[in-house]
Amino acid sequence: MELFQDISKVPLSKVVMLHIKNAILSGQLKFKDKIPPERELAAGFKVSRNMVREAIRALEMAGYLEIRQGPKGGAFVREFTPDRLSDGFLDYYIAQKLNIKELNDVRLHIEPEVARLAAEKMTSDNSHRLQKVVDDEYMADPIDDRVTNLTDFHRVLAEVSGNYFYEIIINVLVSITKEIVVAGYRKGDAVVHGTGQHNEILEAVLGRKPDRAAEAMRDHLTKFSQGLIGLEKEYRKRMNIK
Amino acid sequence: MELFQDISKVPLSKVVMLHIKNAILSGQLKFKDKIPPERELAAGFKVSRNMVREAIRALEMAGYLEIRQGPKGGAFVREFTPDRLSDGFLDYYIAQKLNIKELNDVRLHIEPEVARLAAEKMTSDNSHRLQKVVDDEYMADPIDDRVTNLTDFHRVLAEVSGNYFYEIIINVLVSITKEIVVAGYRKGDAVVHGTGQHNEILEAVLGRKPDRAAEAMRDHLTKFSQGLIGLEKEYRKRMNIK
DNA sequence: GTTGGTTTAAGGTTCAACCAATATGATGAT
DNA sequence: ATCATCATATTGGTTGAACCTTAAACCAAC
Repeated sequence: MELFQDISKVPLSKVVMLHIKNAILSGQLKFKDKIPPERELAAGFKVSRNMVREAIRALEMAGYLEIRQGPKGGAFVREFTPDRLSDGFLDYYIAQKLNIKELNDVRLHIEPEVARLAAEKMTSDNSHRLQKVVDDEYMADPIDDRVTNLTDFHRVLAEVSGNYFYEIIINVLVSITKEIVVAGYRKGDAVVHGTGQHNEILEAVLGRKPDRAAEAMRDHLTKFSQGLIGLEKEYRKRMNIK
Repeated sequence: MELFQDISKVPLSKVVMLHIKNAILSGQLKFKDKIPPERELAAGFKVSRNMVREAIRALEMAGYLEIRQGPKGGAFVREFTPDRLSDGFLDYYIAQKLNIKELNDVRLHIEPEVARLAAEKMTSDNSHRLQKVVDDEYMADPIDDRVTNLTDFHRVLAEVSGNYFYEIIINVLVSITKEIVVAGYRKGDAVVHGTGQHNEILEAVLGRKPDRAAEAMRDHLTKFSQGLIGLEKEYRKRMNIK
């Protein structure tokens, strides 16, 4: 008989989680808003504090909430930022479901388009930001910050392109690249690419030359993609050893 | 003094979570493997069962684990599939950080390239699968299954392209599209696009004609992207009402 | 040999207590 | 008056123990 079927048991913590997440996605709870204290939520939902905590923890680990202790503490809604989805992809990379060749191919197809869009949409407002990022390339010393500075150019470019999806994708690609570069670095090594290599792209974008911007980006990527493949080998080796 | 600083309190449940996740990503735990029972883990890590549960719950909600109750039950490692990252993106869409215009633009840039790659890599092995997907378009009736069938073509094409990153991205794009189409559907409506619209692409891909495949995909997308913009308006309207 | 109970190994949920961090206001010394 | 210090209240962090629920496996009765 088909009747009386599939009373799927959804765990209470998941129900609570979905309620809270829904409040966030629907805009009832906004950035920086505080959700009620755990004890209150538990009372409200008529579940134990443990269930509430499991729900909140899951949302925290997924990046939706930020938790602070003490009075005036609690769980606060985090901002939606284009980099929040990068960690999931990074996990796929670490688990060897993705390799640098694939990522390079995708970057080579997408980033010239992003550069083109950026050149089309460039405004004087944005130009200062982009210029500043390139200027800052020369600063910053710990390898970590150094690479962040270099990758910021790509991020800001995606932002200027005006397409948030591209912004997310570029963040994903760039964050994996960063992981490889930073983890593969040994003191004294030359960093993957030096300063100044974004100059041509910058010029084309600021000059509102879409085709030239795309072409310059293609050149830039082609130039240092080769080095990444070597770094990946080093990276995988170390990961396996440890 | 800088020494003795930043004992950033990492919650125990997070520590446990990272341990388990690490075991998965590093391959110590593989697909279908079972992690030890909660009580055992608690004893092993010397933490309370609650902390273990928070860790496991978070991993379950993020898609890494599947939990079954009863003897022979427990938490099992889930397969890495290209669709697991789609939910995060969908949340961004629901939260109105992404709109259909942006997604259309990205699809129009990426999918022709995917079709091109598929045409290049096509083997007789894959051809059967792709052919079958197109044949099945005519079947399936609840709107939900129907749309799934139509979107499967795009998924399989991405699979054939041989680039897992594209597979993920296509899954993301297609799953958001599906959400809009299914949620926007009213009985009697014509489905966004009928059957047979993939035929030209299929032909070009099977015939190993990369350029023609890309072109056919571009046509296809252009044709029904307009309809999606209308559906999105409907979708947002309903979401706001509720 | 099918039905229906019993056992048992998991996860699911609750409760109550206590620890830890921190904002704020009270206290008290200068 | 001012500033350091301490007490207190609020909120999350953690523990432990108990009990419920699910479902596989075995067993007994028919």
